[in-house]
Amino acid sequence: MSEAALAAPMSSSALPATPSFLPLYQQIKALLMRSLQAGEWRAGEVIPSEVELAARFKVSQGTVRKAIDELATENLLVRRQGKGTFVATHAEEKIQYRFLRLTPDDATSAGMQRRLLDCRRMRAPADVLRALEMKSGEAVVELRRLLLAEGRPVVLDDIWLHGALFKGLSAEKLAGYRGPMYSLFETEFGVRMIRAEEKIRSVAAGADEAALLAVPVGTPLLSVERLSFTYGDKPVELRRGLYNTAHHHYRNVLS
Amino acid sequence: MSEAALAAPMSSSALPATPSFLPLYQQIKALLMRSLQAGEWRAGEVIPSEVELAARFKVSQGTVRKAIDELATENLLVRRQGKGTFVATHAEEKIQYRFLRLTPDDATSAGMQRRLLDCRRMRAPADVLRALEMKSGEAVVELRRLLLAEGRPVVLDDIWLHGALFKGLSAEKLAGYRGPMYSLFETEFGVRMIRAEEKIRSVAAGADEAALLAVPVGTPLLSVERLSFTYGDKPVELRRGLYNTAHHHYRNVLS
DNA sequence: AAGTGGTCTAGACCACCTG
DNA sequence: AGGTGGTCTAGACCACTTA
Repeated sequence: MSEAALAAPMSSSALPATPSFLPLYQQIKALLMRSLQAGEWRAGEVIPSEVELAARFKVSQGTVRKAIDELATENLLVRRQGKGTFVATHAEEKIQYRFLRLTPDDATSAGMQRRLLDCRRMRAPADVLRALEMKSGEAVVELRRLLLAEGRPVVLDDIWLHGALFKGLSAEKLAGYRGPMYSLFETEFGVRMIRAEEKIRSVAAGADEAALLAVPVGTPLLSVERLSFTYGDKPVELRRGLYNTAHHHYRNVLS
Repeated sequence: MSEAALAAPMSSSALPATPSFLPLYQQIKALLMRSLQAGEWRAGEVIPSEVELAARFKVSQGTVRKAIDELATENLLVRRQGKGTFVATHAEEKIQYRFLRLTPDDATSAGMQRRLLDCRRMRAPADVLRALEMKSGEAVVELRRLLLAEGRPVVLDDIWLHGALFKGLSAEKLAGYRGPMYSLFETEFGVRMIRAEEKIRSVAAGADEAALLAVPVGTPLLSVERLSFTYGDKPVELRRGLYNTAHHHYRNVLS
């Protein structure tokens, strides 16, 4: 297909009209992303091999490879030599709590326990509505939960989920699930969090929060507001966390 | 050089004995990194073209390209189509304050003013010594400064610099310099910060800090401890910042 | 042995920048 | 026009995994 493709990349047959005039590998990347979004392959599954994809898209293996490279560095895919390329998942034992940057000061590290405090369906408050880009009147699922380290509460999370995408989410379902919440979201609702933005500030504990975190009122807490996105940069979760940083810290790497 | 290289990559002539048995492009990458560290090309300068490097190292352009790709994604190099590949610098107008993640809540954004409060040379305190991997008794330069947004103090930084690397750093030199501190470090001392780790917690303002930041004692502040590294993962700067997050927040992106 | 991703090459052409 | 990085191809071989 060389000459045709070079003259007018992605021109006539074989491929749907993506924006075009993008580099070939970008178009392949977009097509792969679309397949991921459409659920053609599920979280944790293998995707077709590079040569197979090259044949499907009628391009060389190197071009497919470059597309997959980018998706891998964006953590949408995971390469495993000799085995294949897999759809990234939050369920991986090793990479659990991918989005939680809180670390114990002395790296005893023993994982955290969860305690669900509240779970209800409701009309979205105005600010949540705006953050999740929802239409006025639409429903959200509201959660409140604690994370505990060695029995002591460290994180208080208030969570709002796009209602339409999380139909049937209940306290029972959450309680009966081992492993990270984002993993449940993948398997039960087919919603995969691929990116998030956090805004962090320092605040004083109010009465409620102080009681739940077992600290005096006015204790300085880390306020972490997280907006999480699925495919297509669609925001689907807003989370307001209060972290007790007496024996933990939020770690970050700059480069 | 094809057959020889394939049989025993980086074998005899032309190339110093790097670890070897690493992929060729990783060896090239290491060599480029060494040249950067040695100061063969300075911050902001062009490095030789891909074809030239390919000739020097006796490998194909594609291999050099892959090495440069990695260095570019690690922000050590910057590619500019048609012009060449450049050594990354903190002086770039656009990418100024690369390591400062503080953002105004309403994106008025006007850059921040600096005010140097203190600058002295001293024996390193124990914790600073340990963080900078220095020998007991070695000297550090200690700085204290404020960052102000629209005239109001927002950040109070205490900074310790590896003394041996920053000989001759003085209050005058700092005061008379426009542009980010890290840029001065590059041009005056040849020390380039390429990576940093931050530990963030929430603390209450003490008496001194409250006065300097013009907030009541006990105000919740963001404590940001940053350890910055040059080439070879050598730590050269420790920084303890206190951020007033009343009208600013620390932003972070997770992926 | 066969299949997968990973490395390396050589050569073509494109897009951008500078003299 | 000539140089630079950017894209794409085709084919060879390596390293790892599974059966």
